[in-house]
Amino acid sequence: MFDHCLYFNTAALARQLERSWAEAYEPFGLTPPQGFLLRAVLRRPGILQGQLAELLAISRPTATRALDGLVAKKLVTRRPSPVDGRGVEVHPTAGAAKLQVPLDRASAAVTARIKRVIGDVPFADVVAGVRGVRAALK
Amino acid sequence: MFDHCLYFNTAALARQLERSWAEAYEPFGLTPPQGFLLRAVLRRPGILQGQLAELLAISRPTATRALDGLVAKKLVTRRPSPVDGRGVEVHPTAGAAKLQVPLDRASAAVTARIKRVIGDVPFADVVAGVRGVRAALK
DNA sequence: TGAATACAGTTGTATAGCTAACCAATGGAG
DNA sequence: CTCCATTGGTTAGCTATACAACTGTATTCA
Repeated sequence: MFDHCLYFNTAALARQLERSWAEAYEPFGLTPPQGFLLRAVLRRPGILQGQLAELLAISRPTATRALDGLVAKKLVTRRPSPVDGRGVEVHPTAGAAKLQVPLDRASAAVTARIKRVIGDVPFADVVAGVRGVRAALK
Repeated sequence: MFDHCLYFNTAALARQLERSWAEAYEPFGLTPPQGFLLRAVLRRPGILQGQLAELLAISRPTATRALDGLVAKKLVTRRPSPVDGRGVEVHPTAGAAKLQVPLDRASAAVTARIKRVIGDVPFADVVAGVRGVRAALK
């Protein structure tokens, strides 16, 4: 019924994909948003919360809450920025560092499986298309 | 950082698009999910809840809750199916019927605006691509 | 025909996301 | 210097979504 609606199809696909990612991150005790957040922190230790929100394209309140979850799981720590008392740096813990490789491996496996189903080229085309729309609407 | 991730880009785009739709439906006092649900009911009066969930690609609990909202706004009514005591038919109210044309007009306007920004062909390509992935992963 | 199974919807509970409003630190402009 | 506007983060409150478990109605078949 809404076959030609960009929003409808995009939102539906996002929900559908979330299941695959949830399965992949479940062994780590992480939800997909938590997993992506943690991966970002692992790649940029000390990143400021606001930059994290920007990077993940979520609002700052959402970043606050998601980080609360990772702090509770002892995977990241908050530290006031030494250069600006308002900013808060986010650092991975030692425990989180041990997850980096397996987490990235699990992530690569999800992508590989989806690519196998829909084909490498269509996958890349859709990603590029979606990213293009995001950029154009920004 | 997650530039090549289908899930990340798709979810981010869905959130971004939701804002446009929220703006468009705000004059009707409807959120985007409510608006789409109502449009579906208007086009198929008497549709069963389960069929609605399927059509909108949401779970049945989500459909239940979303319909609760529309019932509270007096836009739809529930009626036990005469042919199967388990099923529940959903009917638009007279008030909802008056919204059908303006709602569809507002919806067309959103799509038109987005198409104007990104171009008709890229729009159609991305929609087709996203729908293709949805179908392939189903 | 009665018990077991299946099915449609609802309820309970949890996560993620948003906006608006708030607090605290910064940093200019007078 | 002092005030005020700006900025980074948090809190409050709401919606959407899912899964698991429950309720009540059909259906099947022994």
